Order: sequence, then C-alpha cells, then structure tokens
Amino acid sequence: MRYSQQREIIRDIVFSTNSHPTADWVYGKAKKSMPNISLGTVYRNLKQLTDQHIIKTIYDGTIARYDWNKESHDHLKCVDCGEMVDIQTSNRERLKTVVNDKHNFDITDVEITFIGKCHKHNKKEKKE
Amino acid sequence: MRYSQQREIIRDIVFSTNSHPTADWVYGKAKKSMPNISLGTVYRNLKQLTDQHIIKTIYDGTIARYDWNKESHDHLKCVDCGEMVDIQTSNRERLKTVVNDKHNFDITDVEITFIGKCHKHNKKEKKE
DNA sequence: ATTTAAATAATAACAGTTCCTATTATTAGA
DNA sequence: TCTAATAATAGGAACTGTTATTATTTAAAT
Ligand SMILES: [Mn+2]
Ligand SMILES: [Mn+2]
Ligand SMILES: [Zn+2]
Ligand SMILES: [Zn+2]
Repeated sequence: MRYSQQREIIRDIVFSTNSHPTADWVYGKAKKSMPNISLGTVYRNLKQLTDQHIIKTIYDGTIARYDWNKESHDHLKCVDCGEMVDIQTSNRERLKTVVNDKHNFDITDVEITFIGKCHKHNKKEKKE
Repeated sequence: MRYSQQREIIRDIVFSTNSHPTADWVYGKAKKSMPNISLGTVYRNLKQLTDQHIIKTIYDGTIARYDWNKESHDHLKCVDCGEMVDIQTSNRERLKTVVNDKHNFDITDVEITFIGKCHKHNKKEKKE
C-alpha cells in the first residue's frame, strides 16, 4: 500500500474523534484541508484502513461507522440523538467462552450494543 | 390496521422460518402464492408488522432481517455462510442493570451478536 | 349497495456504497 | 536526478437496499 496524502488525512480524522463518524462526516472534514478529495476516495481508504486493521468498521442500523478504537469494546447508543459511546463490558470474554462451549460454533468475536437514552434525553419526567 | 391478504402471507412467511430472512427472501416466497405482490408491499408490511410488535427487525451488517421471535434473545452469526441462529445468553438482564448503573444512560435494550464459524465451517484443521 | 379510507402494484426516487476510467502522484531503480 | 511502472486519485456512473408517490383496488362500516 503506497503512501497517499488523502489516506493520511482520512486516518487522522478518524483518530481525532470519539464519535464513530460516518463516511460522509469524514468526507466533510477532509474537504476542509483538501477541497477536491472525492467521496469515493474516502470510502476506498476507509476500507483499506479497515483491511489493514488500522481502524474498525462498525454497523449502526443500516449505515457504516468507523472507529479508531481497535480494542475489543462495546457501545452505548442513544435512540434520540444517535450518539454512540464506548463502553467496557466486564464479562465480555467469559460470555464468549460460555457460548463457545454450549454451541457448535467457533466464536471469534462478540458485538454488544446497549440501546437507550443518553443523559441529554433521559430526563426523568415526574408524573404530574 | 385493516386486514390484507398480502400482510397475512408475509406474516406467515416470517413465522415459518428460523432463518431471519431478508425482505427479498420474503418477497420471493410470497410471490409463489401471490405472483404479483410487489416488493414495496413486502417492505411496507414488514415495517407495519414491526411497528405493531408482531415481528422484529434486526440489522445484519448493512441489511435488514426479520425475526418472529420477539423474546429478548441474542444471535450467533457465521462469517462463512452468513447463517444466523438464536441463542439465549444467561447474564443478559444483569448486563443491562450493571451498565445502567455505571453510565449516565437509561438502557432499554441490549443487542448481542456472537461472530464465528458454524459447525459446517469450523472444521478444526490439525496442523499436520 | 354505497361510501370511505386503507392497502395495493408499479414505478420513481433516494441514500449509502462500490465500481469504472482517464489522469495524477508515489516510489523503485537506472 | 530522471524515468518507468503502477498504485491512487477525482469525478461520475452504476448498483443495492429501502422508502415515497400515485392511480387503482379492496376491506369493511353504514
Ligand atoms: Mn467504539
Ligand atoms: Mn432471532
Ligand atoms: Zn441522546
Ligand atoms: Zn456457516
């Protein structure tokens, strides 16, 4: 994989945020420093970076997001604002072992997403 | 929601399989008993059935699948054949509570997908 | 039976993503 | 340092899964 300025910019953008950005968001950012970068280039590089295990691709409903955090970790997702934050689930590895033993499946990974409302949206409304 | 023959067929198809079918697969099946049903009708009804909590929509990577099983449960996914099977994870509810308490998030649900290889593909190769 | 509105088939529109191709840029080697 | 080979690019077309539009059909209440 040969060096390219575009790929460096794209990589840096993904590493600059905890927001699990979409390709389109990365594209918007990238255009600021390189006005005629193309969306195709962004997608191609995000895929290459994923293949090289430099970033991770995660799926949020029906769209792809990108994550610089390659550690095995889980996510918390707000149904109101879509915000997605990292979380460390304690039993993670044990879960995998348990399932591996119980089923005829060779488990390599587990993806856990907690769905709910972030502090901005879980204002507990008092009845009355 | 008024009765329709199309919706009944679609519902029955989803309830007839454990394979977590895609809209397109349901469409193919439905055409057998109702040759000029349209794909739009399939999508519209799958969404309605989901809204009525008669079935569940789940996302597999970037595409939607449908599940008659409304119990809270998890999935095992084979990276080789894409097969997706139901699984009951024991600590599920406790996981939610723990996360709820630790983070400023009001958790309503958790989605757990185990990634691996099903028995058809996990033939353990002995290093010679 | 008549009326009303929900549901349909057909098809266009859409969003996210991948693919294509002529041009440009990186880099290994002379 | 210049050149040649070719990886990567910009721009745009194509593709895929899904949703929206609309004229027509259908369920079902009166
Ligand atoms: Mn993350
Ligand atoms: Mn299921
Ligand atoms: Zn929120
Ligand atoms: Zn398999």
